[in-house]
Amino acid sequence: MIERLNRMTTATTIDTKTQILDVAERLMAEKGFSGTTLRNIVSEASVNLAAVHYHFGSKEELLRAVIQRIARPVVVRQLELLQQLKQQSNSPAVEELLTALLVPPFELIAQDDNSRMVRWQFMGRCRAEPEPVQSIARGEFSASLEEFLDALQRALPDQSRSQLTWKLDLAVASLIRVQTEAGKPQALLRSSQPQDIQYTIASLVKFLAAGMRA
Amino acid sequence: MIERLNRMTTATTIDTKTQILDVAERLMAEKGFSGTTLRNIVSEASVNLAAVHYHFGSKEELLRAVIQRIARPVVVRQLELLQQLKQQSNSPAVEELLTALLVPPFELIAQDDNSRMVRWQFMGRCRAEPEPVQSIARGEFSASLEEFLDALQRALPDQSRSQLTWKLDLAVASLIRVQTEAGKPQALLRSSQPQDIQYTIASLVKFLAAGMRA
DNA sequence: ATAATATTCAAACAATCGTTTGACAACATT
DNA sequence: AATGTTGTCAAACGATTGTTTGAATATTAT
Repeated sequence: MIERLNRMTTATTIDTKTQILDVAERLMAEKGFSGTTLRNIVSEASVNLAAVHYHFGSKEELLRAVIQRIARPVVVRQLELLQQLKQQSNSPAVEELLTALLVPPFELIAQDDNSRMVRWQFMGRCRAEPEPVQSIARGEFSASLEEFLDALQRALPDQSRSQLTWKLDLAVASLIRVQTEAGKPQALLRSSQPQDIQYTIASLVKFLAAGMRA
Repeated sequence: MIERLNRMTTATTIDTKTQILDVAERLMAEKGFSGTTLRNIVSEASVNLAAVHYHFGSKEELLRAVIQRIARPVVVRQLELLQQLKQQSNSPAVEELLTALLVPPFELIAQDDNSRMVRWQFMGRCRAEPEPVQSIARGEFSASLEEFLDALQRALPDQSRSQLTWKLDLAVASLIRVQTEAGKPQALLRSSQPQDIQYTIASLVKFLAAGMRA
């Protein structure tokens, strides 16, 4: 089965599988899961219709693949940053924890330049979409949330576990709202330039940290 | 045209139009706009398929009717409460403003008992759905936001207009997140009982007000 | 080169979509 | 009672949906 040693045949031609993933991510970000048809995807991706079922099995499993490709590096990076904080101090401050939570999603935009805001819009949409989208997304993204909740509990021992749970949930909701609105005229984040991103993260952390302590 | 003097033929039989609106609201809350079919609606509503186009014209205009039925009383009530605050003081506090913003959506659950959480789920979904849902919902709901923004500016003169804009946007995002998660095990709002609702509003106001001032 | 595997392709599958039609029944007005 | 409006109904419209098939083509291994 060889397991794909060479992903590209040339420098410009992209894997069929990757091509499908890219287009599917963009279209589902724009028009939602049930609003995106397989024929829409294969048309813009310039691949055959049957290629979707050959590589992914079904529309739903294509969705899962798209979500996983986005979520996994984010979650890994979040846990990395959290681990770094724990090594520096056995009880990191709220601001530090929130920063470790927020930075990885925003790093997506720096590394992946051409698909810019699309990926965020997709992540935001996933949280509000009907089943099965919501369950899949929650399952892929929430791997790090439990650990952040534990760390938050140590930083804010006076607050109950259930309080911190919904506050962390609102923090993620705010993050996603900023992402989905990114680029629009009145949004907090208007460009993908590093200084804008840093300012956005700092503002968001300040806003959320105050609410967390309240 | 008579303009509907008697909405119901008996005490138990509901208007066909209302019946369609009720079922459409529930199904679109569960499965989204493009995930809900007209045949799904008319089946559960026990009305004929053609009745939808007779009463509403198209699927999209049915959606608009559903959104309007929810949004209008909420917006009216928000502006009412805001007006009351302005009469008491020429510069109401942040907490008072946020309360006036949040209370009307939560009042929906008290008056409309049988559809309970469904209406909230629908409102939350509207904000993340693809076009044309998002535009319609924004147009119907945002009528009160400009006025709240002005009042917030007076309460927090040190903050820039653009700051307050995205903070108010995050406040609404948090409200909607609480609504869509309502009833779930770890949610902030777990029941529709008055004291739970009051506690939820108070917690949310405290959380958001701190972030607003930060 | 030959065999074996991996991938692409056009075409069709049954099912379902939003919408339209025209006949029929219920109702109000004259 | 006759007329005109309003609402309901079954049936069909063409278009599109996700999925499957089997043959043709590339790619890799022997």
